[in-house]
Amino acid sequence: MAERHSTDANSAYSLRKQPRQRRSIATVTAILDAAARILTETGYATASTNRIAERAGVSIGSLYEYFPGKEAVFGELRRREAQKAYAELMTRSRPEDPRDAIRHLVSARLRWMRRNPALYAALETEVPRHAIAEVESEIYEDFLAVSLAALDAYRGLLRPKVELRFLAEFLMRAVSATANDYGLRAPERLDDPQLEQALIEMVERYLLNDDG
Amino acid sequence: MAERHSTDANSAYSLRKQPRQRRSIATVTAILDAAARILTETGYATASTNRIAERAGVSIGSLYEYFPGKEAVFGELRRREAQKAYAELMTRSRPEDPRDAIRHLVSARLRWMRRNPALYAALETEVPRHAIAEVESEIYEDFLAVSLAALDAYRGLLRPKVELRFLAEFLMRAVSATANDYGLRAPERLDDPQLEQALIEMVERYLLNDDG
DNA sequence: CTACTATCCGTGCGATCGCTCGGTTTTGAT
DNA sequence: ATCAAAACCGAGCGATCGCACGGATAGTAG
Repeated sequence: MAERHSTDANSAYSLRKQPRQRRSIATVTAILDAAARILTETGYATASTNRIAERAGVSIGSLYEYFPGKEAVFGELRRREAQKAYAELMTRSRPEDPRDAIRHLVSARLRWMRRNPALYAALETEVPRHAIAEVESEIYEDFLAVSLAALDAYRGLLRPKVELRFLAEFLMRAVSATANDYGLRAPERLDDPQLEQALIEMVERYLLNDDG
Repeated sequence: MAERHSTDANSAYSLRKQPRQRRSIATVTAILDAAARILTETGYATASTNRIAERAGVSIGSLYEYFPGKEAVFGELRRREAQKAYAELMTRSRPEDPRDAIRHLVSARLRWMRRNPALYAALETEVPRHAIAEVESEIYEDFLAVSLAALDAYRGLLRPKVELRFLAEFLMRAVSATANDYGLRAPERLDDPQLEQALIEMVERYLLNDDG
């Protein structure tokens, strides 16, 4: 992931203090796990701080030691999931062929959504926007940079006569939003190879010239 | 819109009873307007039934005369917005050229999102899914039918060798989800003509052969 | 061991929530 | 003018919410 962003930790959506000992690190992850499970099982409306703490096996007091409020729990959950996705994306090296690069990026996005569609759908569609907007804009820049770098590497081969930055954002949003939509409203179709093939073809044919 | 769906009105997300007099019709729409305004201004979490009734200028008792519960208010709001969108889409006749048809459908989707991005974004991302899932599946079939009919009309010209039904769903979701994503996270870009152009080109090049 | 800090605990407060209910007012048909 | 149906009203109930706080416990450094 890119270097730490300059936003200080005093936000209403970050950790109140860093857990230092093994015990407290386990407490924080137990809280986040419980929050994720309640969110996917019965929805944000039922995810009260009391219930989260109970499900995590810690007291409500401990929850507020580390989180300044309810929404911070989900902000941090979103942050960690995005970091994991970014880390996984970065483990693979960029291919030589632009078609392979497209396939690689689209495939990674779908694979990530398949990992836990219910969780990502719920994060996208039930958690109040302002609780995760800050996190999303942090993460957004990192993923946009990846998209932009990929386009720039093959810039001579691109068909559309548009600013690279617009192109990078457009394709990132289109692919990501489509993956989200299938994950949210038709999760069983995520496994259909036709879907991955269609997304890849759509990006390829939009982006590249017809020759070869 | 297609004929009334068979689901009876006894759902937890429909109206409890139909308003009959002018007065009560105005009451119901005032409630829905207030709900929409609170939702876009301060979010679902602040949209309590008491606040909605107060903002609508009616008593809390009146709200529960017509809505079986809080979520039904947002279910009905979603239903009416979708019906308006569908009605607007249907006012225009289908063009002869497939490229014009694509342009027409994509353009209509973006135009609709531009109408009130904050509202649609909030409906998509803060209202509990089960409150609008039922409505969405009602509406989904209608829009899918439009997409399918458009593809079927030009079926001989289509490049991808895939079931028409898959294709119709895929393109509908891709276009719609992308429009939603821009409306939600970058609403100011909705007015960029590059966006509309890119979406149209992407669908065209995926769908049609390269010749002329 | 001592002193200090980090961590954990859970009672319970004040606020607000969704919603019910019994009663009043308005409307439209006769 | 009469009256039943339709619409409206708002005090308030039981439940739950987010969260503060004061004290108990476990880990760490010297």
